[in-house]
Amino acid sequence: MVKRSETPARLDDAARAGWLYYVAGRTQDEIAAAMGISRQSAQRLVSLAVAERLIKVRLDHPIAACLELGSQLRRKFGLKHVEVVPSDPASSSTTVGIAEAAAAEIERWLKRPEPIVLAIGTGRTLKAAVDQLPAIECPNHRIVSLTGNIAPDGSAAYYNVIFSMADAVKARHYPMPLPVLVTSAEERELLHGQQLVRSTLNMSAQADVTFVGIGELGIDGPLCVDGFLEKDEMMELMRGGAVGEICGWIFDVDGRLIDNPINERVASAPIPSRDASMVIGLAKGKRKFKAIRAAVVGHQINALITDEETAEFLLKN
Amino acid sequence: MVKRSETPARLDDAARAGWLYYVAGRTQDEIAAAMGISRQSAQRLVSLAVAERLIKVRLDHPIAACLELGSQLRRKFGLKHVEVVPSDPASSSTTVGIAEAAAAEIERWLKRPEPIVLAIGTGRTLKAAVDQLPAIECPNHRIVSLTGNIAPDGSAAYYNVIFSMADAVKARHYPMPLPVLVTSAEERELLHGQQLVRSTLNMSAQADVTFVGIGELGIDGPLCVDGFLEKDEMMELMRGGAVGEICGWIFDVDGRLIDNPINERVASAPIPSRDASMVIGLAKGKRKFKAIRAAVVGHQINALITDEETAEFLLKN
DNA sequence: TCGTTTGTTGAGTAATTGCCCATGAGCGAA
DNA sequence: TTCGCTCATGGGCAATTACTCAACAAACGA
Repeated sequence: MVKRSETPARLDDAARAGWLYYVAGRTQDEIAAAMGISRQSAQRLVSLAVAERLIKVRLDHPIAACLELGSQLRRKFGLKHVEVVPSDPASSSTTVGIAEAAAAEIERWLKRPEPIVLAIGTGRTLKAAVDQLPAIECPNHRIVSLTGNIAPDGSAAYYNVIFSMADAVKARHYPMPLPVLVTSAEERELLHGQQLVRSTLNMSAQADVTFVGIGELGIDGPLCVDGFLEKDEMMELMRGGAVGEICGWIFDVDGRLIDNPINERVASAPIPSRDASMVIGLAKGKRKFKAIRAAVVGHQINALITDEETAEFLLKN
Repeated sequence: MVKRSETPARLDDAARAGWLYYVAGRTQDEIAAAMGISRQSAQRLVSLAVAERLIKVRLDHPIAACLELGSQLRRKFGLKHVEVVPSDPASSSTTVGIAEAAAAEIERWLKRPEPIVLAIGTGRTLKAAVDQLPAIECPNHRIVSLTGNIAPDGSAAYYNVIFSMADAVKARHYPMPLPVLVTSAEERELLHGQQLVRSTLNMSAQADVTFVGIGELGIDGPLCVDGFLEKDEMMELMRGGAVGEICGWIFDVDGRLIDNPINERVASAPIPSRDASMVIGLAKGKRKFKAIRAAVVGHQINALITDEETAEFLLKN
C-alpha cells in the first residue's frame, strides 16, 4: 500500500510543482527557483504529484488499430461496448493500460447527472482501476459490491474493491457483509435471507452498470493465490471443465456456470442482467485468454475493456 | 500556426509512442525497440504526440490557495463562477494556464447531453484555449461567434476563434459575416438588419454560456496591434476614460460601455445577458488588471478564469 | 532528366531528470 | 541531556531526454 496522507500543505506544493512542470512546461530548475527550494526538492514534489495521481495523463487519440479491433470484437460477439488499449509487449502486468481506461470509464458513469447504481466486482485489475480514480463527489449515485468482503481467514478481503473506491468517491457505498465463499448451499440461503443482505442483493440486481474483473483458474489464479480454494479443489474444478470466474462464479469454456458444489457455495450476488444493464469486464493477458473468451461467448459480460494482444486472440479463436 | 495535418498513420504511431511513454511508463529506448525504430525517432513521435495535443495532462487537485482566492472573488464581486490557476511568475504569457483551464470548462459544457448554444468572443487568450480542445462530436450544440470575422483590411480576422473551434469540435457553427468595426452607426443598423445576420444575432442573445477574452486598451493593446484602431483614436478613447474592451465593446473604469462614436461602430453582437446566462471572461496579467477589474465590477461578465496574481490584485483593489 | 525543395533520419551533444547517499534537524524514550 | 530513530535535504552522478546538424531520400517543377 502506498503511504497515505501526506500533509495537505505538501500535496498543495506538489500540485503546484506538478502544474508548473506539466502544464506550464517549466523545468525543475525553474520550479525550484520559483518556489524557493532546491532542484531536488522540486523533483520530489513533481514525482510526488505523479505518485499521488494528482497528475492525470490521458491519450486523446483513437489509435486506429485499437478502434478497428474494438469494433470487430463488438460485431463478432454482439457486445455493447468494447475498448481496446495498446499492448505493451515488454510488460507482463495485467493491469497497465486497462486500469487507466477503466478508471476513465467509471468516471464517465459517475459524472452522469441522473442517479445510477454502479456495481463492482473484485480482483487485482479492478483494484488497479479504482486506484486511478480521482476524487469525485456524487452523492446521487450508489455503489454496491457484488462480492463478500471477508477473506477465508476472517480478515477483510484485500481485493474487495469497494473500500478503495470509497476513499476516492463520495457516494453511498454498500459492501456485502458476507464471506466470499460459505461452507454450503444451505448456509448461503440462510445468509442471503438476512434483511441487510437481501436489500444489498436487490440493489445489485438493479445496477445500471457493473464493472468486474475476469479471473483465470489454475493454481496461480487468484482463487488459489488468495486462499479461497485449495490446490486439489482447483484441480478438481479444472478437470470438470472450468476455465474462468467472475466474482467467484465459475464457468466453463462456453461461459456457462458449471454445476459443481463450489458454485453453490459462492456467496456473491448474481452478475446483474446482461440484457437490461451494462456489465463491463476488464481483463487482458495470455493467462486469461481462455477465461475472457468464455466470458464473452457465454454472455457473462456484455462489454469488455482489454488490450490489443487479447483482442487479436479473441478475433482469431 | 502549427503545421497541420500529419498523416494519420504517423499520428497513430505518435499516439502509440505517447501511450507507451506516458501511460505505460517506458523509456524512449524501450519504445524504440518495441516499435522497431531508432531512439531518436521514438523521441520525435513522443514529442509529436505532445505537440499535437494527443496527450492531455490535467491536474486533479484543488490547490488550496487557488480555491480560496476563487471563492473570495466570487463573494466580493457576486460572480457565478470563478476559477483561479497558479501563476507562473517567470512567464509573461497571457495564456499559459488559463487556456488549459478554459478548454476544460468549454469541454464540460460541450459534453452536456442537452443541446446548448455556446457563444464565443475573440482574442488571443480565447484562441489559445480553443487550440487546447480535443476533438469532440456534439451535433446537438450550436456555437455562435459574437464578433465579425473580417479584419479592417478585408482579410479574415485571424483571432476570430470560431473557425479554430470548428477544426476540433463537430457542431454547428455560426460565424458572424460582418466586419468587426463598420464605418458608422447607420451602416451597422443596415447590416444588422440583414436576415442572415439577424438570425445569428438572435441566436447569440439566447446563448446558454459565453466565453470572451478581456482586452486592455493602449497602443500595445489588441485593438491597435490588430489594426482596428489608429493610435490617435486609441489615445482619444483613453482620454475619454476607456480602460478595456470585450468583443470590441469599450468600457470605462466602472465597466460601463462608454458613450463614444467608436462603440457605435462596433458590429459585434451585444454580450449575452449576465442575468439569464453564464458569461465567462478569460484574462490574466498585469497589463489587463484594470480592464479585468472594470469588466467584473461593471458586470460585463459574471464568471472569470484568471490566475493567482490577478486574483490577488482584484481582491486588494 | 536534373536541380530544388521539403521532410526524415541518425549521430553527436547539451540539457534535464532520477536516484543514491551522507548529513543534519526534529522528536520521543531512556 | 543524550541516544537512537526517522525523514527531509541537497550534492553528486548516471540515466534519460531534447536539440542541432549534416546527410539523404522522396516529391516537385522546369
